[in-house]
Amino acid sequence: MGQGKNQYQIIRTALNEQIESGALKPGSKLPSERLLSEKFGTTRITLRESLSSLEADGLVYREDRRGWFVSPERVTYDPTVNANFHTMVTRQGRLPDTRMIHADLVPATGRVQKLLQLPALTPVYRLQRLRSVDGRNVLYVENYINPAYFPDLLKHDLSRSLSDVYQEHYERQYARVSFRIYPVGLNTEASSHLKVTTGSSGLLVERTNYDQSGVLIDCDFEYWRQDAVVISADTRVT
Amino acid sequence: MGQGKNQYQIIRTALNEQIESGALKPGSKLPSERLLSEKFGTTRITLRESLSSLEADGLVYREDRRGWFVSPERVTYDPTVNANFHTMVTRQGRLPDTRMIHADLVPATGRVQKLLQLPALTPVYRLQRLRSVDGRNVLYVENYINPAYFPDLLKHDLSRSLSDVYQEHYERQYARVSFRIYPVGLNTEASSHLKVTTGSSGLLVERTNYDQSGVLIDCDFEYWRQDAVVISADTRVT
DNA sequence: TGTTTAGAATGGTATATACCAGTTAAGCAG
DNA sequence: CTGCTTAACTGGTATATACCATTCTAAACA
Repeated sequence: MGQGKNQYQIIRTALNEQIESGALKPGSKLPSERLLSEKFGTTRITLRESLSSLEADGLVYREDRRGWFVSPERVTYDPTVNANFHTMVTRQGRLPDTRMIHADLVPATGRVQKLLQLPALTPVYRLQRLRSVDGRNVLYVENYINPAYFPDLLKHDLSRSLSDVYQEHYERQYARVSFRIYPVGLNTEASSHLKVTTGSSGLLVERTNYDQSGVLIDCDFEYWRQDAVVISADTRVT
Repeated sequence: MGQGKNQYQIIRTALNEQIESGALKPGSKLPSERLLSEKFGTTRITLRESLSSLEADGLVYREDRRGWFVSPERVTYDPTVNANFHTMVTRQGRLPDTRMIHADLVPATGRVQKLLQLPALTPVYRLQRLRSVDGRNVLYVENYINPAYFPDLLKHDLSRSLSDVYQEHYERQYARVSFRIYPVGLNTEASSHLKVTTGSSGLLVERTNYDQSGVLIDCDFEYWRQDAVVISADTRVT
């Protein structure tokens, strides 16, 4: 346990202590790589080893070409407790926001078609949205929705929670959810929206959602910043 | 999407195609870094960028100082379906194994004390076990068990599932589970047992378990190889 | 005062090289 | 054939350097 003897681990430990002592506050920017490597008497490459190690632990994160920052506290995400992002984040004393990137109707293919159990090329609504906590983008979501159950969905305000729109205009609500969690490298799409380097690790939460009658109504792909979330659930064992 | 223009991404794509085409089979060893970097006309550092990227996606993995290997298919792990590793893995047509590393009685401290809601320094059983699938170590687990409910626990065979021992000798079974999933860098302990480089990313599943009477009986910390598992659950929304 | 723009700074990517530490296979002694 | 030692090989870590792409800053301008 603790400080290994390798140089990059020593530096890692030093930075770690700076963070835990509060000398570096959550959200604040670290000094530049060049300055840090000079201070620690090493090269940028080794310094970046240390930072990558801290990144893997979710203690720091980076924004593409902008620099390294101290990670804020993780948001707790419970996929089994009413699928409402805004309520969940607000309850934790944080400030949520959702930004609609794109909404359209596309033919179901590949994974979407399989998850929604539709004939090939059936048109489905696709929502691409970006969600932030305290001003930091943490989650890129793609929703795929069976239009049979939600005619004219795109006419409504989709910057809020989908579940609210479902309940208010269609009298449907999430009642059962099936989800799978993959540790992955973020793809180009997710990376660019989250402003992280392509391929940096993240968490993919793939969900399929059923309404109160057991009807499969939609699925979504949630690409989380790796350091932004802890998945939590409390369930009966079956 | 797809092949970016950077060299390491081009190499990444090339290796990826080799894997998907089946030219490199799951579990097989890749050529050495030096040989690969020569074949792709680049340096080891850049080649390692490509490999790390594939590693982040769980397509390849490495064993410390032994080399790079093609990742086998992920095991699906459902924390809500009867906590039995052997049954779960066997059902997926894979071969499970559990190896006991150490078992003892230690004072509850820190996170363990908090999770088990015990007075400080209360003695608890600690089990350290290593679990493999098809001969590959994928999971390092530490169990912490309240001895009040399981007197003389260490006298039984603990290379099998705990839940079996619980049921057979103590008439208790898992009935409710609370779990949290953190993407983390693996600590020294877990890394060494899983034979991965210290700090390489993994998944920490922290569980607290309750029996049929709602009594909090144990907690555990499961350190998974990042590429070895997909967490899956199906639950009612509450 | 607000906008444009050129230059500085920063992180991203890449080459070349070297030595260390653990693994593995070959060779040797018994 | 078995057990031990040794040497080659592999990945892990580290230094030094360079150029590119984007972001940021501050000066020049409207």
